[in-house]
Amino acid sequence: MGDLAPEEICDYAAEDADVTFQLDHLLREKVKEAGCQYALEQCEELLVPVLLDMEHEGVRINSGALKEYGRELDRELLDLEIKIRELGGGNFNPSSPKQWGEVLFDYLKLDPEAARTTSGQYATSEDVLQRIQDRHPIVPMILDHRACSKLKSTYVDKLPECIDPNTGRVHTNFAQALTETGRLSSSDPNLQNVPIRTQRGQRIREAFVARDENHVLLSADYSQVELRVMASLSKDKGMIEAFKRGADIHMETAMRVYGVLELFVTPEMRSACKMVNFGIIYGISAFGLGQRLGVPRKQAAELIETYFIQYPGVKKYMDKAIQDARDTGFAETLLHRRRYLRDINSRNATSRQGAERNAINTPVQGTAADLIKLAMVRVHRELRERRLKTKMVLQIHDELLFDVPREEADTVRTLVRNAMTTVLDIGVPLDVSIGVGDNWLVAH
DNA sequence: GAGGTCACG
DNA sequence: ACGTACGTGACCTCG
Repeated sequence: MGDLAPEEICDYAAEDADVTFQLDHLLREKVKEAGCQYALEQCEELLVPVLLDMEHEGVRINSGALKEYGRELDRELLDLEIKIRELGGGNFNPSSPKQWGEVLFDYLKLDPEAARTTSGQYATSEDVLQRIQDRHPIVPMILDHRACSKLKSTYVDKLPECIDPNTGRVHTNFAQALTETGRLSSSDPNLQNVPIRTQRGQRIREAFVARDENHVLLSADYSQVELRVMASLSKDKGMIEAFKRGADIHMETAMRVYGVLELFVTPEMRSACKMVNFGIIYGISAFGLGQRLGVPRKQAAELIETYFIQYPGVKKYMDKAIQDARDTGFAETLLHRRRYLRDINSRNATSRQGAERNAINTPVQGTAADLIKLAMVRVHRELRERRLKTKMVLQIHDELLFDVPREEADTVRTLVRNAMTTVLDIGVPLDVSIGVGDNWLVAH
């Protein structure tokens, strides 16, 4: 097409000689047959210009603060390397899991039954090391070193390099049609995995700032959106009622599962039930839950059994999700977005069970993605209609981040909350928590 | 380029 | 008896 003038390209397309043009027609028919027309036309196609604007807008980071933090991390890393060398004796690369495995399990013999990865190396991942961290002072130092070097190489050193010299801002790429469930993904750089969980990580969040002193960042995130979607899909009476009441769902679950009043729910009980709730969304297995709770598989199985007695609708949903996928060969979301599951009837138990978890999880994760995508389209349109200067800059699965003129903050807070909570009625109230501040850490 | 690890929701 | 919680992206080592 390179040698054609614009009018000729149109002629070419009009004659249906253009392959892209023909494909558009053909694929739209297929989309229609699959019942995905609404998802395509009312969600994805409307989202394209929204994402384009967000990528174009970018987000400001305080590179000076990051560079200073980089020097602090360097000092921490150097200290750790000196201490590690004193304790370990040898000269090895602290970034090499292979060498660490040999030091910990061949040389120091910290675990005679050390697990190995599929390739035969010793496993040295965080959960493995945490189990043995009391056996030698070098183990917590490895974990510390790993944490520091991860943050430094992936974020602290890298983000300042990503500042576009033309705009002075960081521009991510959103992939709209990449994930299996309908979520977005973000890359080059990925701004959907900016640290927050640890104190060190929070220093990095703090470096994401509003465009200037006249602006603030506003973060709006759906609270427990996937559990609400599970309540909706399963129509479980108790779970829906708990959300309607505005209950703390993990606390509520603990009260039910352990059969006690709120006063008698310990932090451990609530935390265990929080893990069960997550597990439910993922397509729970007694083994997986037991591993994460650090309890025997049997005890985990009993916990799950009690859970299903308390939330029978959830159990029914899970069985039906699997059966539907077996019958149709796919799982679907509220907007009928499909994920084909080729292994759902496999004779290989491992891959079949994997597909069964996908059959349970995909409608949940995917419907949550549908909701926020529709909300993005609506918020973008309303900001434009009301001539507001606020810019949507990031989407992080259940959170939207905006760069807001200070004087618009109150208006936008209301607009965004309203759009996000009322975008679709799923029979379960949606709740959005909103924060405002000079940086992302404070706003979130 | 694969494998291991780990950052996020 | 299987091997095991869902979805991503990026960095590092090593052959």
